[in-house]
Amino acid sequence: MTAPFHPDRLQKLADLRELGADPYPARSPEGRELGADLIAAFAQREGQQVTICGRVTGRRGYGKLAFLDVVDESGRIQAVLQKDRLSAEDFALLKALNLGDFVSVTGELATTGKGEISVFGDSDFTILTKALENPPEKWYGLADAEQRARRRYVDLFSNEEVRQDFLRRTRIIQAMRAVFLEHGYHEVETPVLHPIYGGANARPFVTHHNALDMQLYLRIAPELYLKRLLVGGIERVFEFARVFRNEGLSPRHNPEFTMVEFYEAYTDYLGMLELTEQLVVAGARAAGLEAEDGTICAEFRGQSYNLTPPFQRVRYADAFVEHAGCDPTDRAAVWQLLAQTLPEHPQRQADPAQLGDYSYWKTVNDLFEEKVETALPGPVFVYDYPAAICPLAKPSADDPVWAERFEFFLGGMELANAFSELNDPQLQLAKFEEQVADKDDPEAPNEVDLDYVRALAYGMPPAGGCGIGIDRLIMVLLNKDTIRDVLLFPHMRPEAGTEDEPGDAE
RNA sequence: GGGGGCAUAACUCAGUUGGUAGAGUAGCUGGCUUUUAACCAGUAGGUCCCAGGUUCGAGUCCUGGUGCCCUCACCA
Repeated sequence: MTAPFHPDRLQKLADLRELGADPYPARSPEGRELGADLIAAFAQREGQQVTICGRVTGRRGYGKLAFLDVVDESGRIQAVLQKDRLSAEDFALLKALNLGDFVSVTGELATTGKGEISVFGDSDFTILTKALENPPEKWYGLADAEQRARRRYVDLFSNEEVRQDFLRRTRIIQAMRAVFLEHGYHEVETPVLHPIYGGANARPFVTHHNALDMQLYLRIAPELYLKRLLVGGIERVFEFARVFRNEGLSPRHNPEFTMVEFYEAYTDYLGMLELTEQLVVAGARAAGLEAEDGTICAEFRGQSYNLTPPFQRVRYADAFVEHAGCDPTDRAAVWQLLAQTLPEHPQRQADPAQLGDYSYWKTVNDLFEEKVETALPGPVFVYDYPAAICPLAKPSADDPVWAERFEFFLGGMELANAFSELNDPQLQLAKFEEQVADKDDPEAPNEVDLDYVRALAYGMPPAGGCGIGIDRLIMVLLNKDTIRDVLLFPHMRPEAGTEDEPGDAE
């Protein structure tokens, strides 16, 4: 990568210093206001002295007059600099100004001959930061998807819509946080470095602590720590947790992503279902998806999704019967379906009557994902999952084949997963041991988290818990086809020509 | 990891059958006191992703590599 200092701009930088101006002053003028606020309040503010600060993104110059487009976080406002209104020193700075520089302008708020609200600089014009790299093309901006992600800072300042979408993301998360706080939840932080990984099925990133000489894993889920807090008597907890899964990348997968997990004592999965619905609706409202008549609608990948509550609810077994065409407990019928639907499935040749519960129901779930999930555009809550594939969920008291668990589907993606949390320490231990013994599953936990079992042995109150995939939810709410467009800095391989130091053995 | 596509100036993009590397914007110089992608004149700017090969000659054809995109697999 060549040095990103444009020679012409280095000259302008020297010119600025020649004029006695600091190209990187520490302080900006006081009393700075946002352009959008000034435009909104123009009727009351016309003729007043105001100060704006921002990046110069456009310039139309006339020798003794210049129009500047000044962009701040609120948007664009025009500054007008005229030779006969400014001091000679300030006007001379225009010669050293380039697009991309930050400036402040103090002067009269008024309209131009064409009627545009502008700040007519008179008492001050200052270059606040000299840019040494050219901004992108003014009309098309930065268009290359790779460069937009690698240089998000450029993408953000050169494309108003991109910046607005990322600000919407933070508003969505704030709205969800507000829902938790209204319900008496406490926001907590739990470890990212885990000696034993668990709480989900996924391959972890492995790291190493030098001083302790121990292997650690980046968390794949915060679940087991959050539930320890229920044992400790913190009855409502949530964490917006960055988690890490060592798997492939795709338009829906980034190695690190954000989920919110939340746990509440003295409720169950149906309580979590109600809260999840509220959270999704609050996020959708924050994204501006609510119409005047109160209906909420998201457009995603060319499809329209009605997010006006209540969302559809359907039992797992009922959905299976409806979309797969057979009773999921009918092993012979399920295997017939397997032969038709997934002939390459590894359990295809097994005798279903002899199969253990876990292997059988995992196969049922493979069919569910193939036949049922694809038929559920959502928003929909699917509830009462097979207990055998739910190691952390409480089995139903009525029929232990099923567990008190739901998943939430929207836009063809699984966005949330919730249970009545399993708090029987003996049953939990047995399920953990069964998982660890399953050497065929590369994503099974490496060892039993005995400390978690011990925590349960002290007693965890009955509780509901849920995890929501924040990035995917935001994809739907902001109509972004790829997860990269909702992550400020999605994972990228090293840029060509910037990596491999000599001596790196392969 | 498999299959397909793309890579040319700071940015957006052209580049004919294999025959001297192009435009617009941004930049630089000059002009211009009401513009909205301002305008006019002039000017500079390139490891055509990287490494090989074919050829008198490669941005163009071939092989390998790298990055990105799409897709499949795994997963949320």
